[in-house]
Amino acid sequence: MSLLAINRFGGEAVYSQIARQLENEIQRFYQPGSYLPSEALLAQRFGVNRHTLRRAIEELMQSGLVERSHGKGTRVLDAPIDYTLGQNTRFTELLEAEGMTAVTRILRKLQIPARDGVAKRLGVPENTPVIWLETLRLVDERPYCVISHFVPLQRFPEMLDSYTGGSLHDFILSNYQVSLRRVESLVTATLPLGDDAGLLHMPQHQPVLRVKSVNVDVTTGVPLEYALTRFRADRIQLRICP
Amino acid sequence: MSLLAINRFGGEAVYSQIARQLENEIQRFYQPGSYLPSEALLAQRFGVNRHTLRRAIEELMQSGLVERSHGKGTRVLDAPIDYTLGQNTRFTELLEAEGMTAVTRILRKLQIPARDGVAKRLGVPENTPVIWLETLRLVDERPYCVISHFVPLQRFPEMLDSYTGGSLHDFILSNYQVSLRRVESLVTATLPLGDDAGLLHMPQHQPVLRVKSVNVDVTTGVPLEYALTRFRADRIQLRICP
DNA sequence: GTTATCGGCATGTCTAGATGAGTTTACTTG
DNA sequence: CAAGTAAACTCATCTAGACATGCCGATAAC
Repeated sequence: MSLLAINRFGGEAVYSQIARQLENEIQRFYQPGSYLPSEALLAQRFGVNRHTLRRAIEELMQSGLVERSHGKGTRVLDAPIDYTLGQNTRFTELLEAEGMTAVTRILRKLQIPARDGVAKRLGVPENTPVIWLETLRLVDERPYCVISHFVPLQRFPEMLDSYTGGSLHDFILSNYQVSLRRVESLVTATLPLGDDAGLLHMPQHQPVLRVKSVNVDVTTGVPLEYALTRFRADRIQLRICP
Repeated sequence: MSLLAINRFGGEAVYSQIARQLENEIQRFYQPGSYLPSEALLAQRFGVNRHTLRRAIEELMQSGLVERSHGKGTRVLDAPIDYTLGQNTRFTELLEAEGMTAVTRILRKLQIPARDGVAKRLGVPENTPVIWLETLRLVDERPYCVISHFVPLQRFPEMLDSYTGGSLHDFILSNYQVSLRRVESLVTATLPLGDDAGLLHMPQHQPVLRVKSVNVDVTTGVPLEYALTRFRADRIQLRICP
């Protein structure tokens, strides 16, 4: 274990040094899901007041490393998930490969006319009816992303009624015998809009990664799904391999 | 002016009530850029301890409403920009486009020992001397991204003195006859840290895209550069074509 | 066996005060 | 008048202590 020397005169705030030290220890010695020692204990160990220690832990919470719960303790969170963007990478598979369970919750299922962005990306005329499917994905009970899917209604007429959860791509594959392939992704970041912060259980001031992607029929190349995904930026890391 | 009644027994935290009250007053009576009364004054006005009032102001900072500066005061910020989808998507740029007509300004050029993250990605032992090059890129006078480059000192001994700007990859190519190839990128988003907000001329509460990338010698596959880029998220959109 | 209660321990909130450090203002001095 | 300096004002950090509130397991009552 490295020295836990807190330098009180070096200019750097004590709580900041403690935060760094704790971050280090967490990444080395703690399993996700395990609990930190209590604030009182940690304060004693570092030789600081409990308030100072709490300030340090607040830093760790900001960076999404730990989570406090009243009466229980401070829990170490999972490391951000590595999401490899490729042609066939699918969220569900990716997580199940890591031994995590992904749950998809349907938030909205509507028929709407395609506006410019959606119409353009799906390659259909404006006002063509499309299905707007809004889903929330959770991994081990914790929300990871909100996705707005847009698919042409004509192509998947029964989806409005019969899709009730699970992998959308699997649903399309088994009901329509069509495989999808990702052709392009646009990535940017914003602060969460609308209900996203609430749905993702995150503060309004922390950013989300927005990924726009178009999926085409793997055989014909026709665009069949346009998806706009908002990931909690502190829980996801996109890996791009050229 | 509305009543400023703080209910100390209603279950809601005092700081939270004050935050709400202040938010209300700010939106009604304060111009962006103006300063709030000092913490001591506000604490007196609400009849609470200064720490409690500071906690309330922290809430306001979290929601990006105000900004504190040491010694000056607490300033009301501009209303958050409404991110309309597609408004800024004209800035679409390829991540690969290194040779843009961008101006590169060198912020720092130092020799440091490689710490764990840098050492691991460059495949060198810890504390190996590396060059830490911090650059700011501007397009049309507007700051675009800040990049921290790390290259092994031993491999590029003269770079500390002779690199004075322009494309780093071109510099390496013409001085060392080595072409670089990007092997992987990790993308996430955070709020700007350190001086980044100031350098990028953006508010603290708007996110940056962080891209970690490793560049290797195109012939040998040896990692030669590790770069951590922070893009203004409102000016960039990464396009990923699998 | 099941339920209720209670105590110990965790985090959450609030107060009080001291000191440090950056910024601005006003005054003093040359 | 100008420059330098000191005071006053700002936020920043740290300490100390008190009490509230939520969680959980152990024990007691049913």
